[in-house]
Amino acid sequence: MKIKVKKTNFDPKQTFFCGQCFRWRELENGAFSAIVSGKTITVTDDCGEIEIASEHTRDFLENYFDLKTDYGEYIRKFSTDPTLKAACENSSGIRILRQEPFETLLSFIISQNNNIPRITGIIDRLCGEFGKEIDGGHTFPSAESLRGVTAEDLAPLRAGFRAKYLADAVSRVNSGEIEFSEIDAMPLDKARERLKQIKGVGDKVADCVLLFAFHKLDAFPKDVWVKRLMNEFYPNGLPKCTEGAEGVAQQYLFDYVRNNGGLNNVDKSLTVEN
DNA sequence: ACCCAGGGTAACT
DNA sequence: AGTTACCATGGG
Repeated sequence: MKIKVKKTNFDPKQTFFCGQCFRWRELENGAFSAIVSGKTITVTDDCGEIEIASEHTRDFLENYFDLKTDYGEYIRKFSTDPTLKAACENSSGIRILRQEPFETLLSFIISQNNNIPRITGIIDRLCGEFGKEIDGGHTFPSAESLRGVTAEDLAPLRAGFRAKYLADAVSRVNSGEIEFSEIDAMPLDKARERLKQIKGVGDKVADCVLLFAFHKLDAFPKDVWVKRLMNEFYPNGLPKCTEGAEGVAQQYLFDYVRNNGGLNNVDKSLTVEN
């Protein structure tokens, strides 16, 4: 299956390297590639025309890339706030993907108190050790294929203290205590509390899973960068124009502060009252 | 040697 | 309810 899409509010590079996913790579020819849900997807950004090629169905790809959503709506609303407007101008090519819950859960458990290059390395080793080999790489291992793993089994990942958390997550998914279809159907607060039953999952990791896997756009993960930004610009919370799409705003802001060398280069004159 | 990284837990006030 | 040391590992 091949899909061609217009470039409006879809920048593959921004989307893949804004910190929501860890498996996408830029190839030497400038294309992007990842193994998603067991099959390779290749994306080429040819000066405005984006081509998505994969053995996945069209429905799968439209869902994964959220192609039926008009991000211009979010950008228009957010742009009534000066700081968010600046973030949109920098990062509006980001789309929030619909990733596999199990992969997203383990990835963001790994992310805690960690940096993106090392998170990527640990996930690479997880796939290499436990994933299925297919043409061009390894799949992300299924919960079933990890059934019974202990923290010691995961030692080759060099995940540190997070190994026991990963083992706990695998165990609870396989026992049925964590059932993704149930979580998907829950309102945000209940879904978050359910995920937090897993050891090593707190508010931030739970919200990342709810946003990046279940596409609950009202989830608002607050990492160290976003916390700093909130203290600086929004001490009383996000402005109303983000209502219902806090997660999208969060991702634009996160990318904006990180790709501008932190808060020092963000224009403080943009600060406004709510 | 020290600090930090898409945090969470347990043990304190 | 709100703070704080500690948790493994690797890069700056």
